[in-house]
Amino acid sequence: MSLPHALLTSLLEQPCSGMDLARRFGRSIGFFWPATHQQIYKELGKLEAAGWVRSSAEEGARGRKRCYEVLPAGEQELKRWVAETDEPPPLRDAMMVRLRAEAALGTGAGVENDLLHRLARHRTQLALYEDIEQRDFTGRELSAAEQLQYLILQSGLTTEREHIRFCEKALALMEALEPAGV
Amino acid sequence: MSLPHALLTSLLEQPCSGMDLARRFGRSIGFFWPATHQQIYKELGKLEAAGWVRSSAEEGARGRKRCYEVLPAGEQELKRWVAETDEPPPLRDAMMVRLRAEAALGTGAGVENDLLHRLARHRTQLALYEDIEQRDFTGRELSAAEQLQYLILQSGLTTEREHIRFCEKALALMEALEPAGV
DNA sequence: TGCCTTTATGCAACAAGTTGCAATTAAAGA
DNA sequence: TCTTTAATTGCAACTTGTTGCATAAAGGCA
Repeated sequence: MSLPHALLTSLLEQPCSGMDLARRFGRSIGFFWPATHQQIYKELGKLEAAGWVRSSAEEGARGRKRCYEVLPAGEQELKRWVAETDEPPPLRDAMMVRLRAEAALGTGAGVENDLLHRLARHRTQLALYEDIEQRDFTGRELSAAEQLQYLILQSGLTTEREHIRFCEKALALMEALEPAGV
Repeated sequence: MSLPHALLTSLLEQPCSGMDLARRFGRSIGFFWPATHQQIYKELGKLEAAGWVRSSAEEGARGRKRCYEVLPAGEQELKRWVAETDEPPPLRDAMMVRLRAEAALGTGAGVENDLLHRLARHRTQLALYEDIEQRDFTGRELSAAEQLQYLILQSGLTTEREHIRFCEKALALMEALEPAGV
């Protein structure tokens, strides 16, 4: 479970409130560790109880806005955790189950729907990553931290391109197996 | 949630008991939809209650072994589900969080441990997939169903190779950023 | 001032999956 | 025969994450 450490990382980059974190997750760490605001608030409470972050009420803001920042103990904990290892996350992909079900049922069951839908989603996501690449990592010298961040983005780019190629290949195969009109 | 449909698919390929299903999951559908025997038993109960499968006690077997087979209503349900669409499964990868944490902490935090560990795991998994490819899909004509199954396996092969390349690239970058001895 | 909207925080119920352990039955061995 | 072992099924507690809704505080506007 990496949410606490994802939050520590994000707060280390920039102290902010829970709502700000939720928004930033949506366009950076959230690409490979999604989290809703509910999870984030709950976890921030635990981080504060553990003495890894502290929060201070923010004057002149709506609601009960609090700003969180990482304490030295939190940075220590993050360092400790970075040096650990994990098993690779298990895949769980319904589309693969569908393809196998289509094979078991005989063709014509309609897995093309999902293939086309995925294709569109992966193209959208790829375009988003390409925008980020263009905006943040192109045409200048990158610091060490930026080179690492770019590496992570490149993983996303490669993954999306692979998914697109897979969907196209699968659709071509379906076409070949079900000649016109089936 | 695709477990019920993964079970229907597997039982359609070959009726069997819960324990047999759990074993077969470990080397086929389980590659992209893992499930423990607990989940499988619970779900088989629901499938039977829904009238999608039926079970019969198996004589001359240890324990209370039951054999499950798909009913016509179950096959209908599977067909219905195959034609649906899903969102692509969200990524959740602790190693990416570690890389970003390493960037935020400054280098030397030790993400190489996880990179090397992953590299070993992905090489093992790739070797397993290559064995299956060699054994089941090489050197003969493939039926339509087998071509689909091979397509799924190829997705696994590509994914593992991409992960290996990523780990190697990341390790090379870490090396470049932390010259000898750091 | 009083009311509505916006921003921020949070509770509670639910869903899916994991882990550890218990119960049932048959085969194998002393 | 009696005990042990293996195979199979299953319960219960826990963890992680989701969804829908509730609460709190400030700003905008009649």
